Amino acid sequence: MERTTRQKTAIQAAIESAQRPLSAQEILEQASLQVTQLGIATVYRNLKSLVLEEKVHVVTLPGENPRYESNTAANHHHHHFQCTTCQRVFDVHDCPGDLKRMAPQGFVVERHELTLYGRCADCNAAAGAAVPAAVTTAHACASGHDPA
Amino acid sequence: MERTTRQKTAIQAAIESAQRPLSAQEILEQASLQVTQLGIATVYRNLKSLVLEEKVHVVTLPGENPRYESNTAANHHHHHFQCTTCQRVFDVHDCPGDLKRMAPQGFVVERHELTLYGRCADCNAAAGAAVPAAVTTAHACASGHDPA
DNA sequence: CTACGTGCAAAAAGTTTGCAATCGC
DNA sequence: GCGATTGCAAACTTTTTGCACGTAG
Repeated sequence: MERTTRQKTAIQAAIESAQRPLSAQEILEQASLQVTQLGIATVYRNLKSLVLEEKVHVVTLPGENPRYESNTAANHHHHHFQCTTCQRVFDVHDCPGDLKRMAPQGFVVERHELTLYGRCADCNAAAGAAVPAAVTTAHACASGHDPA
Repeated sequence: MERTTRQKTAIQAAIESAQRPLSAQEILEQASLQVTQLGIATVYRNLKSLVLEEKVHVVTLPGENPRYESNTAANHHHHHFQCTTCQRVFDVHDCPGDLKRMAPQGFVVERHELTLYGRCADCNAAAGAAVPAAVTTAHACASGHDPA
């Protein structure tokens, strides 16, 4: 029932060799290098399988199309950072932890997803050092949500 | 340039009177009660304006279509909790704060979004027993419970 | 050989846009 | 009246599905 096909192999390889979460289109482009004539439908069908098999994890950022990343390569719990300038997504291998107390009475927290937004190192440098160091250590919630 | 139209008024009213984030379709249905012949395109156009004017906030949960909630009613920074059993979405008026240090060197965090997943009080109590039936797709956003 | 997997194209589903008619100011 | 706004329909984007053919086991 679970067959090994050139397509599935190429798709899985594309995801695993990527250093970042890839969109379905990006996976198609990458895997097409191995398997010409590869169709987008096949990519979606295999992505669905891989997610069910828990070999691949879906990264769904607000307002963005789903991205897919290897579950084996990034096995541990992590979050994401999206640069508001270049739109790239980075893994953040840190976690605030201890979020269970945030839930209202009677609610049980099983897991959580966190996305940070801001300026990545590259865009930050490119923009000229306009950001004072003090901001880096300021309280996260003090300024609330300020769209970039 | 900012005209007051029956359509915009109805759309804004629909969002503000809702107790939970509404989808574009739900807003159309609700506002259509006031303005017959209201088109979905008008809903989207006005939603875009309202978001730009910061009167409305977009709630984008992974794998879900965008929902819109009044910014005046929930003006302060908050997060969301989605029940993995009944799929309902609740506001969480708490925040872990202090997330700036999570970012890698050189990265600057401007804002963040957090979604908790788990069992809501209702489903938790009903664990093992039957789950409320009507809520499979309806996403209520509770307002009556106190944050931790 | 058998039936799962693939490729193509068409269909869904959600959102945006072009354009003529409408309506607020 | 002028021009922003609307409604409709068509375009667009992303994902899914139908179907005949290919191919792994």
